[in-house]
Amino acid sequence: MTDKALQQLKTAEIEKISHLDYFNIGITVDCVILGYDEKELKVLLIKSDMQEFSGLYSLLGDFIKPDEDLETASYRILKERTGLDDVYLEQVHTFGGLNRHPSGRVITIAYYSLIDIKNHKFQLSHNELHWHPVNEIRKLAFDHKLILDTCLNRLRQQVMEHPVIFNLLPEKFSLRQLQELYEAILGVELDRRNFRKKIAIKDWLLDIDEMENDVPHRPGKLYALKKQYKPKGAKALALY
Amino acid sequence: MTDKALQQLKTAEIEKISHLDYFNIGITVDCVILGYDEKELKVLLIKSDMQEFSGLYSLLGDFIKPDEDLETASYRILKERTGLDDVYLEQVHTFGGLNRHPSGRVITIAYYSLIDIKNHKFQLSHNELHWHPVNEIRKLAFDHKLILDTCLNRLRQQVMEHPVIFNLLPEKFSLRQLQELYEAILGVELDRRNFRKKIAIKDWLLDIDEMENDVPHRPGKLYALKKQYKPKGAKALALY
DNA sequence: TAATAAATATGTACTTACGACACATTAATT
DNA sequence: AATTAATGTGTCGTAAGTACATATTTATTA
Repeated sequence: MTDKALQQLKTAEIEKISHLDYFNIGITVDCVILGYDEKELKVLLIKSDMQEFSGLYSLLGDFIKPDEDLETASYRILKERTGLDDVYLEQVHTFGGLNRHPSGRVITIAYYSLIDIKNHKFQLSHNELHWHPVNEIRKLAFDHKLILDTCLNRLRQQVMEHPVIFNLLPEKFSLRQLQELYEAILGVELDRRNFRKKIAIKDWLLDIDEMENDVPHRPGKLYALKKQYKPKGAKALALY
Repeated sequence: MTDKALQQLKTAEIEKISHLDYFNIGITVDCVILGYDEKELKVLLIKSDMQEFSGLYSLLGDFIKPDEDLETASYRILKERTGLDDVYLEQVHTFGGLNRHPSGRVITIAYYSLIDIKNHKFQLSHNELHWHPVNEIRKLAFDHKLILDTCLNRLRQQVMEHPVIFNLLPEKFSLRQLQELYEAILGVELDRRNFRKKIAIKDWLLDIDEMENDVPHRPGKLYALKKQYKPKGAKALALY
């Protein structure tokens, strides 16, 4: 076989692909996995393995497989990295800039997830995987800082309307903990007394039953999210 | 060259692509182009040219080109189909189900756009392109009904917080027209008097200056959106 | 153990927003 | 000129948002 024949064949193959509008575009899913610990909102990052971004961290992502849809891919990533599969996950935005990725055109669909760091059921998959306080992040690999910020903005919207925030807390928590979490996410200080009232109004938020008073982190009653609002799984949000 | 050699070469070519995680996945952009006319919210649809969906309509979409980003692609579609390029356009959601498209895997990023049908600057590009009242749409090609509904839900959210709705109206309009538009989008009836107050509170909405009373469709003053809130172009939303 | 400090639980008053509804005014119709 | 239909404006009760005060409980410390 001559070089020319080889070239022709290659060209034909590529043309066939091009003709079908199948371009060489990679599709990835990036997950902004958020947790809450020590009064700080944190995001799970991995050391970038690309030379161009040595020293920088990046979000957890992967190319989607030909036989999995977007949700499946994002759940797979979450499962692979944290061991968790029963958590809140929501698509936020798709980033398709031309030069996002140094080795070629890659379009990424961004999801975010909220998990309780203290939950001992999950295990990080990788030594290079660490929690970073979102407020201290200045730069990330690729356009991941933009993706992170976009997801944080979406979270700030959601938090006012839906009980997604409880995914970040253990099952039982004090009002103080909840308020501090809101303050961390929204970046504002809230009045204790008014916060209590506002949260009470959103009756979907709290179960203010008396509970056994076992080992509270701080003085005060403990609370829990009402069962009917349990925000577990991907479909949780759609219900409200 | 034997068939076997040919097959090997093809396999090698495909493997090379696979190895780079460049799968045969098509990327499209679908635009939900909404207009408002005769007290109805309408969407621009085209007769599907696929046999599988003969008789059905579909949204306006196209494969993205290798050298254009997502926004560029959606603006190109809008420009090609309507002649307009100075309009509101927002990404809503990305649909990546496995069997959305009969001829292969296609992931689509959905955008929506709001345009004033009465604006005489735009021209439909195609005979098979028509406005359809959204309330009368029962079925569309592909998963386009789902995409349409998703965009409508997003619009209903946006409408309460941002002055995007004014893209659907001519520059001058009466309060009655505006109220009818809200009613059409939200699917509810509103009280005239309360609507006036609610709209007045959102001072970003209206310019309640006295204007020349030239040929109003109905009795009553005419209004316009304040200039600083003029929702022209893609970046309009981000400002608020 | 009792006093003190710190955090929590609850309450009051004022302002603003919302929803139901009444009445007056203007423009088109007859 | 009278009628009709639409618009412009106002009131009131209820609910929610905000600022701020006081009492109770828990933890600390003398």
